[in-house]
Amino acid sequence: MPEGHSVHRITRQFERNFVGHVVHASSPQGRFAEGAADLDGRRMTDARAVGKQMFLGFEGDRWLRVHLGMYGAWDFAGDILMDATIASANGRMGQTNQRGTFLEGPNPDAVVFDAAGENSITSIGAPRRTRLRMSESEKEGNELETFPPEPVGQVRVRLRTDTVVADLRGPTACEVLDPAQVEQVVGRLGPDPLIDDGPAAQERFTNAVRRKPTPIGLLLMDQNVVSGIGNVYRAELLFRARQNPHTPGKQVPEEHVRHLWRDWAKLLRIGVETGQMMTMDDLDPEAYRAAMANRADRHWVYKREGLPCRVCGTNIALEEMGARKLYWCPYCQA
DNA sequence: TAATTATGACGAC
DNA sequence: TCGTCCTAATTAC
Repeated sequence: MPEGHSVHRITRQFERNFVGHVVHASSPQGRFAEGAADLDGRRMTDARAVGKQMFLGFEGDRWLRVHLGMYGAWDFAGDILMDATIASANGRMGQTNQRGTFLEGPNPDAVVFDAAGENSITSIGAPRRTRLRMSESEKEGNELETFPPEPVGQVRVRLRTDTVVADLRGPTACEVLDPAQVEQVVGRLGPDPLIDDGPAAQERFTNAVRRKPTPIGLLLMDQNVVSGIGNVYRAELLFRARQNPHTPGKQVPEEHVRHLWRDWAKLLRIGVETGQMMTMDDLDPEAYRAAMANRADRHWVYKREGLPCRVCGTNIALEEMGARKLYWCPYCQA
């Protein structure tokens, strides 16, 4: 599934291509016919992400809430503006956000960055007539012959402007909310480092973790504790911290907990900037280049069960935790 | 052609 | 803890 970084990137695509435009909404698959009819013809006014949840705002106090779940995806097609700017994932970097006023936040500060990596968006400037799938990874599809393209497969929602379509498939959540309901959903979520910046958020995370008897490996995946972390980042963050996944939250040294928060903030920013889950950023340049060249070699422990740990050589372990696969090094993370 | 897999989350026991 | 929901790509047979 798209972990937090991809949802922030998708949000950015909507800011770039849809916000400010009148949107035609439909449900080719039919399972969102009512919601689509409600949104149809309204102007999109906002696009935001909190953790793995995305909120698209429309005139008339309508918000489309989307959660991609394990395998949901947005497919963009048409004359797509490939933005190489970061809208700071909703423009709240450097600001402390008070939950409950989520929908009244300040405006984005665009930051320019250089995209890198084979699957990331690198073009700047003129729109490109193409297809772009945005899910846990991003890839450009074959060329577009006609616009709008025929919907393919199970398209729950199609949003279309004069020049761009976005097709949503496989979401675990897709519903129209009013502002109060959006605040309600957001209010239940743990802090997202790209929105809840500053010491208060770190405090909130630290307190939540150090109050609970639950294993830290589960807490990191708990969206009420911290937003946006999924199975890949969980495994990688714990390894980077040399932290045993089974340690109860309340027994994890406070410094480790704070480190986990700062490291998540760092990895998330890198993920949003590059479009990839880069978790080995502290390798030396040569090793880094080698790792990036081979997709299977990108992580410290994720999907490396049975292989020797990159640090100590011990075989990476695989076990079930929270109904998900947990990868870790029993020696480094003892 | 079928089985398997996936970077979630929720509700019923 | 288990079943369920959502879909497509990949792998096995």
